[in-house]
Amino acid sequence: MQAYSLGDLWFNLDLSVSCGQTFRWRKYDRTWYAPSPYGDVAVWKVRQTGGTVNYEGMSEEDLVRYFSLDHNLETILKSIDCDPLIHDAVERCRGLRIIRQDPWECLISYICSSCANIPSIQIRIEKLAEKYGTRIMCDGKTFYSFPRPKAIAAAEVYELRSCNVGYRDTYIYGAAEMAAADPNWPEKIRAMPYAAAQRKLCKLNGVGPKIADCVLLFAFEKLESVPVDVWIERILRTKYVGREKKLASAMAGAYAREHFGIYAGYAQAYLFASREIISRKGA
DNA sequence: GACCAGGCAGTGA
DNA sequence: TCACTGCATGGT
Repeated sequence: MQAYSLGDLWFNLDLSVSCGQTFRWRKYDRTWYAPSPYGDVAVWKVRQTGGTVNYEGMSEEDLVRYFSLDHNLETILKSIDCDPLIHDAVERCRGLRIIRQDPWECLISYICSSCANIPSIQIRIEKLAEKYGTRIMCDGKTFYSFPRPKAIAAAEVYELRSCNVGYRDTYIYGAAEMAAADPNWPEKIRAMPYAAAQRKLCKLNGVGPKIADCVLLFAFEKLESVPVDVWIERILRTKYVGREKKLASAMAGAYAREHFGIYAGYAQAYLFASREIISRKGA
């Protein structure tokens, strides 16, 4: 494995790959494995020992890009650290970085995420990859690349059901048709400001504000994007806004951007990673 | 078996 | 704009 020295960069590999922003990493011994998220048929291996990251199957450029090692995390965390609750989350999760995912994989992953817990999401994505991806062996272990849009668009909608995706089958199929017909869709989204990009993604059937925000944050580096799921809504409502009635998604996101600033998406990631501890402290 | 989970679309008021 | 409902599935 090759070595990358972090120097004084804050980075927590374990937390970054296991906090629920991405779904395909598996840990064997002390090494994390994932099929390459950037479309090639390869397996990435990454291990962190203190200030050194060892990697294999990927380039140093991939490593820096994927794990956003070029983000100035110190500046970002100082910027969002504006109240006791987020301060605790920052202290607890320091080194968590928002990963730069592949837009297509990220879109399908979060379409699979609706009304599900993280293990269920992982099962669906693995089944889709097993059925429509390419098999890759690495260190005696079997992986499957994430299926390309054409592979899913060429399937019949009902076939997707065997991947346990349930009612999301038509949503996945529709997204695959869009991506297969317009391979440049990520560049178009990337070029848009946040609000316009969110509106554009929400035109896809099965994609609402929450899923659009996840894709914008985790694949398009729109760091002001705040995905409001049941956990974040609960935290914002009970710990910040202080009201009984459920917060509308748009209101919750706007509140978070107002409170945490331009890196509100990072604040969301740190609060989400701390969600169970925050919830245990009582409403 | 009930309840909940990184939601969304459709409907009706 | 808001409240409500149905939608598949897996974990607790």
